[in-house]
Amino acid sequence: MPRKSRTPMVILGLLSTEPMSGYELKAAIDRTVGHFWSESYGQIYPTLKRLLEQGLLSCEDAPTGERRRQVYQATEAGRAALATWLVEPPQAQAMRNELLLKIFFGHYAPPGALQAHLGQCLAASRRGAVMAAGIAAQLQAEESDTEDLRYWLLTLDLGRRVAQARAEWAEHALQMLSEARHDD
Amino acid sequence: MPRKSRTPMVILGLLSTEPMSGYELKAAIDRTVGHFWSESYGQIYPTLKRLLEQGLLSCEDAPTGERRRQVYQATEAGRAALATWLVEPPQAQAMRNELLLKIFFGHYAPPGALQAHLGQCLAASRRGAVMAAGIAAQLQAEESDTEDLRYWLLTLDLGRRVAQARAEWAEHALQMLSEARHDD
DNA sequence: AGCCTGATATATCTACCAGATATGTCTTAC
DNA sequence: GTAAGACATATCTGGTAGATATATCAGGCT
Repeated sequence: MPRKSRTPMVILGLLSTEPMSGYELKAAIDRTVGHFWSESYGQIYPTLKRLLEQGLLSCEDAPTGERRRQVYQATEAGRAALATWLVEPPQAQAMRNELLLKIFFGHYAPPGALQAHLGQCLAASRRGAVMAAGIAAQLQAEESDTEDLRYWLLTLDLGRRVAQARAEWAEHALQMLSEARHDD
Repeated sequence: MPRKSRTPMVILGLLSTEPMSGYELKAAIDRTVGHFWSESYGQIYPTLKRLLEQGLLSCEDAPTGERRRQVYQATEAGRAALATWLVEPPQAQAMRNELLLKIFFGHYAPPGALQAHLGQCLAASRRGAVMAAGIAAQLQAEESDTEDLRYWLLTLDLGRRVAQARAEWAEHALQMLSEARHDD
C-alpha cells in the first residue's frame, strides 16, 4: 500500500473547495477527515511542492504582515487527477490494532491488565459513538445546503456504527474475562 | 506511534509458545493475528537479530539438509519484556480508511463510482463476518484445551462484529445514494 | 514598555513500516 | 531430470508518524 501515496489526494480534495496554507490544511485534515485519516507536516509540505511542480496546484503569496504565507488551491488538472483516483477501487489497508494484539497474548499478561485496557476501550468507544452522532446532528442543522453533506454524514455514520460495535464487544469481553476468573 | 516499534512484541509473543524460524514466524503472524496485525520480512529479520543481541531470544541452528535454518525462541527475559509491554495501555492507532476518504470527496466522483466501491465493501464485509465466525467455530471444536483459546476467540469476535457493522453500513449507504439519485 | 504564552507558518529529521525483490535450497510432480 | 512451488534469509525503496527547529505574530499580564 505505501507503494502509492494518497497524501496528494487528500490535499487535492480539500484544496478543491477552498484555498489554504499548509498549516491550515493540516488543521482542516484533523478537523474534517481526522476520524479516519491523518497527515503530518512531514508529508504535507513536500507534497504541496510536488503538486505545484506538476501543475495540479496553484500557489499565491498571501502574507499576514511580515509572516510569510502561501495559499494553495487545486487547478483544473488537479480536480481531474482527484476524479481519476476516486474511480479506482480503494486499497484494503493493513490495519494494526494494538489492543487486539495484547488480548491475543493475554495469557502472558498479569491479572487485571486486559480488564484495564478493555475498560479504556469501552469508555473511548462510547464517547466516540456519541461524538459521531453529535457532529452529524450539528452538520445537519448548520449546513443543510452543502452538496457534500450526504457524503460527510455517511463517513460519520460508519464511525458511529463501528464505535458502537466496539463498545458492545468490549462489554462482552469484560464480562467474559470476569467469568473466566471464577473458574481458576 | 512509530516512536516505539511493536514488532518485537509480536515476535516475542509467538516465540513464547514455540520455537520458529523467521520464515515460519511470518507465516504464523499471517495465520494467527493476520486479521489485525501484519509484519514483513524487512521487519522480522533485523528484529530477530536485535532481540538475540539483547538476550530476549535464544537461537539454535536447525538446518534442513544443506538449507540453513535458524530457529529462535523467547528467553525468560523475553517473556518478561512481553509481560511488561502487555501492561502498558495500548496506543490508539491512526487508522487510515481509503474507502471513507473516497466517500468524503464523493461529490467530485463520477456517477456510479462510489456505488461500485460500496458494493465491493459490502461483499468483503459479509465474507469477513462469515469467515470470522467460521474460524471461531473451528477453533472451539479443535483446541478446546488451549489456555489461549478464550483470548483468540475475543479477537475473532471483534472482527466479526466490526465486519457486521460495516456490512450494515454499506447497505445503508447504497440505499441512501440510490435515493439521492432520484432527487437530481 | 517589556515579557510570556500560544497560535500561525514552513521545513526537516528520525525511526518505523509495507511491499517488492534478490538469492539460494529443497521437495514434489510430471 | 527438470520445472514449479515451498522454504529460508536478506535487503532496498519509498511511504508514513511524530517530534523538533525556526521564526512571526496576537493577546494578556506586569
